[in-house]
Formats: sequence, C-alpha cells, structure tokens
Amino acid sequence: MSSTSMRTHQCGELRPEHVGQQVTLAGWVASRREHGEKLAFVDLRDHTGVTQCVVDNVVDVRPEYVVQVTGVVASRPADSLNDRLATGGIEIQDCVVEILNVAEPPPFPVSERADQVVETTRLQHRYIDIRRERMQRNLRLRAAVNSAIRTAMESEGFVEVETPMLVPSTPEGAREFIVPSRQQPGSFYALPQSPQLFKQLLMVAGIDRYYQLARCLRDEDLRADRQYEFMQLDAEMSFVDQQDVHRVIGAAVVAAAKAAGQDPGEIVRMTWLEAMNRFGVDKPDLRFGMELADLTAVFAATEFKAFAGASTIKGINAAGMAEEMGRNKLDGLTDRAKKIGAKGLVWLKVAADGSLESPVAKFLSEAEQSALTASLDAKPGDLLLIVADEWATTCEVLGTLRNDLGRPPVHEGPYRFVWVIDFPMFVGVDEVSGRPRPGHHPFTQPHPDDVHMLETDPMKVRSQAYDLVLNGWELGSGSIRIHQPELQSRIFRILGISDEEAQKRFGFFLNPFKFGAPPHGGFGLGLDRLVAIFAGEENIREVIAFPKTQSGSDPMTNAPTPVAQKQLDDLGIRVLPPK
RNA sequence: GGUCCCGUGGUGAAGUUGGAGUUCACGCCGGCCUGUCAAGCCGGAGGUCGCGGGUUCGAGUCCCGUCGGGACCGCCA
Repeated sequence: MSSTSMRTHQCGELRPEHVGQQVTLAGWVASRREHGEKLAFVDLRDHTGVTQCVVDNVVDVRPEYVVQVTGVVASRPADSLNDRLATGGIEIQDCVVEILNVAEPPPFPVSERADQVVETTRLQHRYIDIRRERMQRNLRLRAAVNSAIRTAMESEGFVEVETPMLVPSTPEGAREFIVPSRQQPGSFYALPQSPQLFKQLLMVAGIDRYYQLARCLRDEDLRADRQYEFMQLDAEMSFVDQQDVHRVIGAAVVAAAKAAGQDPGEIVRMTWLEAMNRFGVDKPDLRFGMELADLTAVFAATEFKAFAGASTIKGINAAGMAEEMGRNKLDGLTDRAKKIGAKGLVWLKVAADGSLESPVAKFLSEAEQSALTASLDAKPGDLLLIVADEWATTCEVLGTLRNDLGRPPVHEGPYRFVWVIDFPMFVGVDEVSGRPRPGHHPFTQPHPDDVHMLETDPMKVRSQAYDLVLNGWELGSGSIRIHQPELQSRIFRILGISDEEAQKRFGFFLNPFKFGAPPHGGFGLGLDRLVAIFAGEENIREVIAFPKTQSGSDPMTNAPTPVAQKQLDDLGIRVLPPK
C-alpha cells in the first residue's frame, strides 16, 4: 500500500523477516554518524519511523536532506541491536544514495527537543514542526477520530449535508466574522458560528437525521481550548427526546475513543443542580474527589459574623495540603476567591492532634469545629476551605478552587464522560432590557414539568439543554428545540422580543416552522477538544495543523494582512486610521 | 477591556549588588575517526540582550512606554 515508484517500503516498516531483500526507502535524513572515510550511519526518517542505513562516507548528506536509499536489508551485528527503534534489529547495507533535494539546517531540531522551543517559532515553520513524531501522531489521531465518527453517525442513519459558509448575520451569541458583499456594497455575509439554523431547517425539510463535520467560526478571544475556527460534529435528529440524542452522540464518542486507542469508560448523567452543588461548576471533572460539602446547617446558629446570615456555606477538603500551603499561597487563594466574587475565604488547617489552626478558629464553637471536621472528613494535615455567600457564588468559588488545587493534568487518569442535563432555561438578566437571558439559545425547549412556571417564575424553569463534559472540558452542548410557533412566541415574549422583532431577526428561520416542523433536537461536539484530550495535549493548537496565536495571527502566513486599496474600493470599504 | 508571566548567537538556558556581548548545552562550519545510533575527539564561526525612551560615569540588569508570545478574567446565546 505504501510502496510507490520511488520506494518499496517505508522507514518504520522493515523487520528481521525482510533480511536479504533489496529495498528502496525514501525520506528525510534524521541524523548522520561518521566513522572515517569509508563508513557512516544515516538514519532515514518518514512518518512511520526511522531506519539505519550504512553508507559510504563520501556521500555528503546532511540533516533534512531528502534522499532515496537502495540497499539490502541485513541483520545487525548482535552487539549493535537497538531496542529503542522498532527497526532496530536490521539495517540497510550496500546502500546507493540518491539525493532528491538538499536542505538548509532547520531552525529547530525535528525531534522531541523542539517541545522546548517557543511556540511562535514552531508555528512560523509549521511544515517542519509537523515532521515531528508528536505532530504526526496528533494529526493522524485526529483523522482516525473523524473517520470513526463518520462511520458511527452513518451507521445510525445520519446523512451528511453541507451547509453554507456565507450566511446572514444574526447578532445573537458570539461575535461573528463578517464578509463584505462585492455585488451589494454595504451588505455583508457572516461566517457561521455554527450551522444551527440550517440544521433545524433540514429537520423541517424531512432529512430526519443530519450530521456534518462542520467548521465553526467565532470572533471571540482565543484560549488554550479556543480558536477562531474549530470543528464540530454537528448533528440534528427528528422525533426524538434527550435520551435518543445522548445515545447516538455517546456512541459516536465511544467509537472515537476506541479509534484513538482509549477506553472511554461509562458515560454518566448528572443534573446541572447536582454538578453545581457537588463540584461548583457546570463542567465537573470527575477524575478526583474534593467535593463541595454543604455546611449551612453546621453553622446555622453560629456567632461568627462572616458566616452568620449567609444563605449558603460550603467547604472543600484539600486533603494533605496543609503543609504545602503557606501564608502566601493561602493569600493567593483568598485573592482568587475575591476576584470571583466571594467576600472572603476561610481556611483551616488540621493539626496533628486533630485541632483546627486558623485565624478564625477562635470564633467557632467546639461543636461547630467537630461538626465541620466530620462533614469534611478532615484528617491531620488536611486544608479546609470554606465560603459563605449566595448559593451560586459559594459554589462557583469553591468549584474554581477545587479545580485549581486538585485537577490532574489532561493526560492523567481515566476518562470520565458526563452528560450534564436540566440546565436552567434562563441565566441572569439582560442589563439593557431587564429581561431573563437564555441559558442555551432562545430555541431551546423548556422542561415539560416546568412550562407552567415560564411566566410566573422563569428563573426556576429548567430547559431540555444538555452538555457533554469530559474530565472538566466542555465538549459540546445541545438541546431539544422548540417546534411549535406558539411556544416560541411565548419564549420570545419572556425574553422581551416582540413578534415583529422576532420576525425581523429570525423570520427566515421561524416562518418555515409554520409548514410542519417535526419535534427535533441535536448536538454540537467540539472535535478539537476531544482530540486534544485523547492526545493528552493541554492545548488544542497541538492537534490543529495550522492554528492561530492568541492574538489571532498566523506566524507562518502572517495573516491577517492589509489588502490592496483596489480590493477595498471594489467592496466600498474605507478603513479608518488607527485610534 | 483587564491581571500575571516570558523575550539574551540558529535552538534551549544561565547571567549575582548596575561594572568589557560574558558563560553552558545543543545545532552549524572545518579536521580526525571502520559499528555508531542525540556517536566521539580537536578547532572555528556565529549577537540590534525584541524595539524606543529615561535614570546613571556606566544598563542584558533599574524605571516608563511599545511590540511579539503565553496563561487567565471579561467575552465564547
């Protein structure tokens, strides 16, 4: 399969069973070891591995030269075997070397040593970086995951439909990239944040089960787990409830994990409320404990002013961390807690005799101290952290500290997938309109048991939105959508959007629902994140061939760049001088 | 928009109290070398200490600004 007119085998392929065969390899010179005029060892590399070639030293080959080597596979002398190489049992002898191309010395070594090189340099010469084993492994893993997902979705009857990249701008949600129209100067397309609206219309259109490995674009600030462009497994299905969606997406993810050579484990389910109460986040990392314990009852009658009157008091036990957390680090944790919105952070260290050491210990009664110790299962050497505040603040602060203190690196531990369900329908209040803001998006179906509270107590309404979370990373989200125009209008009214305004903003999307929209729901799964976790990478740039930096530029192509005045003139665009 | 960290030959680092562009490893160039495998030995070349300004007799080092990169907050319905 890998042989061509220029090679018979690849560089990681040959074994003792090939001894005696004449072979031709082609690849890059990985290293050259000279031993006088007549003898040199040349390691030839391609993406499959490295093979040692024994050559006459008069041939001038240097690292990264592209060469073709023809010779005979031979067993290595018994004292020259290399068990660190897959091909270490053999070498190529009687070599004829053809130099296909010379090469300048690369700006950084094509080896794991380049892991230490500043990332900008790797990105500037990404074509060299990708020669390295790590990048080859990551990109091929990514391809295997994509392939497995396609197979899984198609085996469930999903049809791949491509949706447009030039779409109308809809101002909700993430900031869009916009594209000027040449034929209609002053008008613009947007690049899709996701194929959301199109995939729902495909349900109206009777496609029944749609999927796409879709590129999504969002003009928001970049992070370790966020790029302007990213890939989603985008899916939508008709005549389903949440469980149906979870089953097929779960099957695709399990297939992806297996294709990546990983054990996906079991995918559990947890309500949003439980996730917040136990882990303080809506994307819990279930690989470690340190769960939030509710201490409100413990301090119900406390005299300690910082606790008295707080609606929620919770704590975590950073087991065994009392010693390593000196005053500076504890002050750092307190600062962190305050930045998130807490009024403060109470810490207590459990001494060898079980007593509590803390600036505030003297304000806590003996009964409170023993109840606290029991609630947090505290043992000597443990560090206890307590927050007393509004429920949401208390949970969020402790959830953040829990992650800061306990979260293992991405490559560690088992995979712990969890569906987080029953998200609140509305989150917070819009500053301008004073109306509730949608937690997911305004087309999300409310939980059937809560529909009666939509107008009377909207903040208590749960939605049929769900996230898939893996080891503390949000992999994606989805929902059962509203398919009845009446309910949609009701939701818009709660959001403060009139029928006229809804018509103006979403008309092209809403009107089709009058023509017979089936009940439907779907999901979008972030592939870059999924692959990064399977690859053991903390940063999705490591699983993207040509990513952007945090400021959105590409050190290799220098994008973005200014364009010719003529191009701007054609589009009717004038660029303002910098402020 | 904000907080924090980084920027020194091609690469990675060290550079103390402000005292000569100094040091180390790798790479590169030349020489030696017939069993290495990140080969070894000898020699050599290679610098806008990101950039600009300031303090100072003197700045890689201190101060201000700026550019680039990274982590995070905001943002990501």
